Amino acid sequence: MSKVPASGNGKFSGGGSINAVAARAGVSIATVSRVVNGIAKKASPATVERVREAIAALDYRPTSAGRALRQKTSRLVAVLAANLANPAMAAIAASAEMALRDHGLVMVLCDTHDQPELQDEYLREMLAQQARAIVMLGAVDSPRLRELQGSGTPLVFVNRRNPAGIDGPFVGIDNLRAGEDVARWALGCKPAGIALIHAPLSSSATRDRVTGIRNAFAAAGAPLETALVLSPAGADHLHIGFDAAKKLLADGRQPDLVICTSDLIAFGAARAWREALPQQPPPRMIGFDDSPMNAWLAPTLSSIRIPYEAFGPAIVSAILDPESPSPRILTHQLIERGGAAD
Amino acid sequence: MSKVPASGNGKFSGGGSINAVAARAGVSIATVSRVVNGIAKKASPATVERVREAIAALDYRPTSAGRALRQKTSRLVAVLAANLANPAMAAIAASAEMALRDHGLVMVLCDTHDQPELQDEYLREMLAQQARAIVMLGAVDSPRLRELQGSGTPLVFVNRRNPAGIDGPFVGIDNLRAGEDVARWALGCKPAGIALIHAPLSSSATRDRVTGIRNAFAAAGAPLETALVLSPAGADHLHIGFDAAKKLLADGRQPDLVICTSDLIAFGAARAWREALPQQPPPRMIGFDDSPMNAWLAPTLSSIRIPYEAFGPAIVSAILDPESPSPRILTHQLIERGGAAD
DNA sequence: AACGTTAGGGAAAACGTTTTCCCAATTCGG
DNA sequence: CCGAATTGGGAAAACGTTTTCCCTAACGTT
Repeated sequence: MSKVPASGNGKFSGGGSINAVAARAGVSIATVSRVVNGIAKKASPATVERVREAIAALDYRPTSAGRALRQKTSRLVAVLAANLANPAMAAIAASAEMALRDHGLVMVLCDTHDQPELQDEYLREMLAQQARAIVMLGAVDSPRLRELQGSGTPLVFVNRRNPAGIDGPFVGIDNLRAGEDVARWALGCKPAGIALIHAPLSSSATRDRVTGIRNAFAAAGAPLETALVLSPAGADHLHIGFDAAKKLLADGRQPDLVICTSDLIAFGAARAWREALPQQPPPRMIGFDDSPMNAWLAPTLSSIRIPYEAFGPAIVSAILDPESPSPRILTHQLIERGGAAD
Repeated sequence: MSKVPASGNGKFSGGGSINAVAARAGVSIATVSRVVNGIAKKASPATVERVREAIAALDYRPTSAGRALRQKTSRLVAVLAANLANPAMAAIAASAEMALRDHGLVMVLCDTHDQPELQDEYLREMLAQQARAIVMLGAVDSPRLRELQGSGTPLVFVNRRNPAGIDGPFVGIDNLRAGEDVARWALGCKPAGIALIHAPLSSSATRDRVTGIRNAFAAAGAPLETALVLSPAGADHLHIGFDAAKKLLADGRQPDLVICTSDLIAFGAARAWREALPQQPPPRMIGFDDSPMNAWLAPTLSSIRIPYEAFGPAIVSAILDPESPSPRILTHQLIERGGAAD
């Protein structure tokens, strides 16, 4: 049964450790490869067993460069995040990582800092790496992103839809509905004055949230003050919130409820309030994302919770079988916190 | 001058896009490779120019699989972080990423969740990827980590020293001194009662911090209550702090100053206090790390600031020239916040 | 004029896989 | 019992680089 392959060719274990495995199992490297890749119907159970044993004994794992070269695609999946300092993004990334790992894929996480040039640089590099797919966790418009459409590489947009016109697969919550939910909740609080602080409308997430909020206010015939300070481009949401709130206060407006289109904006606004009026309780606030830290650090901030844990599987499904009908629009939940307490 | 190479061999631009570049520039692929890699003294200025032009025109970038295969090492640098949800770790990772990029390296960020098995799994994968180096951003002891010593792959420990005995290059602050600084500051506050909440001593960072604190208290002849609740292994620092503070309160102890060995612990403790005694102001607190969010979200928490931005360059230097005397022990700074205010 | 040196650059091997093609042996259908 | 189909598995090509080895031409030195 165990017909040892030629192997008399002199150098049987040359270089590639797959050779060592093949030699030990008494088979050809082709067979080892097939066993590793689970190509059924090409090896008898006995052979598979011998190869498995050899693999285990030699602690063999195929070198990725070899496979990538041959298959013209690697097991790397690039995740380009707009801002890793945002705990919500970090949470999504963590979820994606686990889900990818479960499918034998490796996440490469990059921080584009919301800058088109940096994003392009990473896109380039990831193409050179023959990434299996690219996940844009908060994309910004950039030349290379547009080129990427149509190239074979699967492209998934998370949180923000494709900033270039053509839209690809999207994973995220229904921001329009979330906006409406927030607005309804705010109106339900019967506040004396409501202000809205939002980020630049360049991202679809912010745009949809704002639209949802406006729609609901319009439907209720309620007034809504908007504060948008044009912070320097690429500014942090923390600073956007801070600057906007400062302006609000400088204008003498004192809403008792503030809607922010992201938690980070709310944090910034809260700080502005704290610094301007240390003794007075800050207005009630609500944000979006409900980053995992909120429960610990922001006990008075209500928020729209996005289901982090669900992002990973959704992203993987979007990559692996783009046609699958599995849900990519995840359901959010309004988390109400800290009535008027401390 | 422009002696076109053979090229009459039929298929001049077969496959590798380097072939296309070579064809366009009228040189061999060897020359293209040399130009790309900046091998001086091997191509005339004119040739270099032609090749450059071709590269630009064709938007060529060498496929990493090819290089990795040939060179037996990739441009990937693995960063294995213990917990990405910790904004301080995320900040260090971001800093590392930028520094690596500046040197043509690509960061692969993984979250080990402080679990030895997961850490080993990633180590394995990264070896298969022929990572240029491995950065342990909070390592935990694991079998494969030990094996890795001595394998050629450079290994750098950040924040926590090598949990296995043999210690390799380390980047981080002087935790012993930081602990002493914190203790001295605490004593300087002249509080009525001081409590210490710390994480399990399995990490060198925590160990050193606690030792520093104890040393300083002993030197001052001051008493120090310690609260360590054995939270489930692998528990989040948030929960460790929460549980410990709960226990402290349950025991009827009410220190007016609490030292925590990490900010996350402090967040957890603060929550416990808030929930137990909503009307009463919480004790003064000090932590370690001063995650970037603190300035926004924890205006009353003093902390030891670690210089995130400095980590990236230090890590890169540790990888690229291990012998260089550039500083790997970075200087921390005590940030005092929110006297007894709000 | 002869000779060593150097600069410029090409041909080809090597890297570790996967996959196509092929072949031998066995099983199956009649 | 013969031909057809199937199963198990090997040989070798291909993937895109880098790098070694080699060669030629030009140059400088006596």
